[in-house]
Amino acid sequence: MKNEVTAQEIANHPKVKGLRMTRQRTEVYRVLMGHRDHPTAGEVFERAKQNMPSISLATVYNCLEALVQHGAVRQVNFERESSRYCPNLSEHGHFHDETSGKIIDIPLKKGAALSDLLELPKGAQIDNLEITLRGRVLQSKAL
Amino acid sequence: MKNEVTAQEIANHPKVKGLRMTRQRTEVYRVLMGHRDHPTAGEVFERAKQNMPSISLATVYNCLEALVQHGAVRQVNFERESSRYCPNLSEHGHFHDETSGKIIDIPLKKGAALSDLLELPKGAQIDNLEITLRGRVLQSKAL
DNA sequence: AAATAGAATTAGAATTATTCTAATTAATTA
DNA sequence: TAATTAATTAGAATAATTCTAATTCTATTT
Ligand SMILES: [Mn+2]
Ligand SMILES: [Mn+2]
Ligand SMILES: [Zn+2]
Ligand SMILES: [Zn+2]
Repeated sequence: MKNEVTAQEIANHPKVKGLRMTRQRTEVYRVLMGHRDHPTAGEVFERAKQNMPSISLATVYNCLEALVQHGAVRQVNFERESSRYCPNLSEHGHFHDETSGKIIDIPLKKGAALSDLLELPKGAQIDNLEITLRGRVLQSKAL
Repeated sequence: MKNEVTAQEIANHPKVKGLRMTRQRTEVYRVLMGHRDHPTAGEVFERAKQNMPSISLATVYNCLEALVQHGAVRQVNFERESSRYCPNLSEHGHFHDETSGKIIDIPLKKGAALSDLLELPKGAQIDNLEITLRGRVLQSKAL
């Protein structure tokens, strides 16, 4: 047997409870859960086609939107680049490493509050927070 | 005399020192310094045309890019919306108030460090930080 | 199991913010 | 001033995303 997650397992994931999991939505969600590397819609499309050659790009966009609306997936934007998608639902920011090209998750520190860093307006109710960082991870000098 | 900032004053602003300040760049920078409300390129274009009817949208984009590259202006992105431009160079995030539609600057607290909030990767050199918030400022109950 | 109704999928067209191209004009330097 | 380099301009091109309308699927009801 191939060491793969079944469609059933994906479609029954607690995070998609209450969302109608069609074959296409299941496949898109599986792609995202497979590599946690923040793919673009186009990259999700390429990967999904391997398992489901008939899927269309419009459907990938539709599925991603449904998953984001449902709260099962986060949409991540770096400046004006294509949106990327992330299945990590814990509160975190994103670091784009210019050296490797990779985007990595940056967890929020346990117990830290946003108001420790920012002068939030009185009475502000925050519905959405996005923290994005760009830079490079310095090579250590050792071989 | 009209209570207006002159082109000379704008073109000699310390933040644009070293950038060739053409008439168009000066006008674009004046628009941004005029209302600190984070206009889009299209909004900058509309405002600039009042003083300089011959300016083109392509030039507004070019001028904004030159100012951003020079570090005189910040480019601000909310999700996939049009880019907005901000002449406030102090470190700050942005709050989009869904009630008023306005985008307001959120200063970083004096003495607070990013690493208080985030688990930064070892050896990461941060070149750029963007913090964007979306939500609403609750109406106070008093009249 | 058929019939129905509602929702999702699809291919391709449309949209739109932004970038590009190539010609013209302006600014700087010699 | 002449020469050189850079910026501006109108319009075309680009590309991510959304829309449209027809088809197919899914779930529900008979
Ligand atoms: Mn990159
Ligand atoms: Mn708004
Ligand atoms: Zn992530
Ligand atoms: Zn700002």
